[in-house]
Amino acid sequence: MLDQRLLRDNPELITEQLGRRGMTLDLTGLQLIAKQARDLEEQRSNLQAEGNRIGKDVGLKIKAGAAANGPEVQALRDQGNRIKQQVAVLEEEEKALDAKLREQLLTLPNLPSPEAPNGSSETDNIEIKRWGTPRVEEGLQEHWQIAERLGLFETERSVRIAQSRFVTLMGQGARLERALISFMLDLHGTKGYREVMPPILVNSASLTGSGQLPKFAEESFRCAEDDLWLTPTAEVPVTSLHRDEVIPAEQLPLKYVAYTPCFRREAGSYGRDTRGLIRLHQFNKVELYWFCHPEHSAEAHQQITADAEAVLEALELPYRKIELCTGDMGFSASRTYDLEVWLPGAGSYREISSCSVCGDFQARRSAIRLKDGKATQLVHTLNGSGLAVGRTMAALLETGQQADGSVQLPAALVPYFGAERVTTP
RNA sequence: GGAGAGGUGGCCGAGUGGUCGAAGGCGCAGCACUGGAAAUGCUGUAUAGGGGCAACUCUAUCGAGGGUUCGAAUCCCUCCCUCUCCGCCA
Repeated sequence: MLDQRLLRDNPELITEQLGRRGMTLDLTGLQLIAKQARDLEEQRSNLQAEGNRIGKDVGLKIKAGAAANGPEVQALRDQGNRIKQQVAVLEEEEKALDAKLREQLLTLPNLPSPEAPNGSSETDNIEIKRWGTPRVEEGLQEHWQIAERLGLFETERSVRIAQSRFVTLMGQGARLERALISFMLDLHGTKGYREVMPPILVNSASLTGSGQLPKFAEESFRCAEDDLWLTPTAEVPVTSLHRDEVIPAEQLPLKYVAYTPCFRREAGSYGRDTRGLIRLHQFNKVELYWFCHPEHSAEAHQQITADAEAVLEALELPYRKIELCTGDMGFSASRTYDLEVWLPGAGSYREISSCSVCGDFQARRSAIRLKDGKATQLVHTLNGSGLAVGRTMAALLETGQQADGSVQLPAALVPYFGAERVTTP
């Protein structure tokens, strides 16, 4: 959420910066609401002050010996009642305006960082670097072909269990997924991340706090009777881990790594990535998350991205790092790097991690502050996938595929998987 | 699911209608004392919003929401959460 003071003092900045995201908006209506709400607050609080004075007077008069039912006290009572009625009216208007203001502010995305490159779509993203040598050969198979041959997961039977876009990992596939999760958690653990296993059903306040609600309700699965939703990403519960808290500055940064299943409706992606592990309603992800001091968030963004890159490098998976342009960034982000892994079978780079700094955007929605000596201020939050597990498996299968049909695994994974290769069962 | 107890400031804990944002203690910070420290003493120490250059000031907040009252931490209603016991369950 954007700062209401910014709306008041510098609305041009908002229109200008959100313009970089390709939005054209007219804030005059919103500004008017903000001004009215402020005026009402002033009137109301002045009236309340008067009411408080009267209340005290009554007490004092009675204590001084005035009859509790005498005319003097009765006059004050009447006056108090009149004020009470006026306050009630103002309060109602004020509440309505505040709700409207908040509701509208919640739909505005974060302002892009000055560093974020301008652009309107993914074609304007900027490649920052490439790591590793992509495997390019004729006749390489895609991961779902390999997986089918090796019996790593069931797709058709998963439709029986649930729906399309679900898989059931089987045998070495299930084991590999588990190995990857443990490997990633351990790796990040050595870098000062504290492991978290949060609830994966979250309430509306949590989704609002990280920015998924109110705008993206159609992307999440909901348990309607309980005000609970299936998390689309661990970012949601981890943000709310510290919702409504004031964190002592010396405890920052707080660095968390969370493994969770993630659930997404993938509305509007009919026919895209229908085979394999790339786009599922349920997938596993290891997520990195930082709460940090505003002064350090820029360097933290470099660090969290480097921590995600380290996973790809340890797994010997060639990738490229791109910076998203303003038109392609997510709702809560002010600046984002995507990591794209090379899929030799598909012959293309594919997003496997997205590392964003959100500034105080989520912190304001979630009321997460820091206390530095006397002053409290909003913290900055960052998140990054470290990594999307299913896509990592896809990359490993395509990268390690051998002429004999087996899949060679990177050395780092062997102790976790318990074998050097995935083979025909 | 049934029965009971309870939710007050960073923490503990007092407060059952009147100047209570809230005694006292702990913790923390500053100052004094000291060669330095401990101990001791003094002072300060919540959050959000509004006004003011500032000193400061106004409003709200004692789990949440509503009600009674001139006035609510205190009385009434609804909800949420925590704890204990019983049942059930992985």
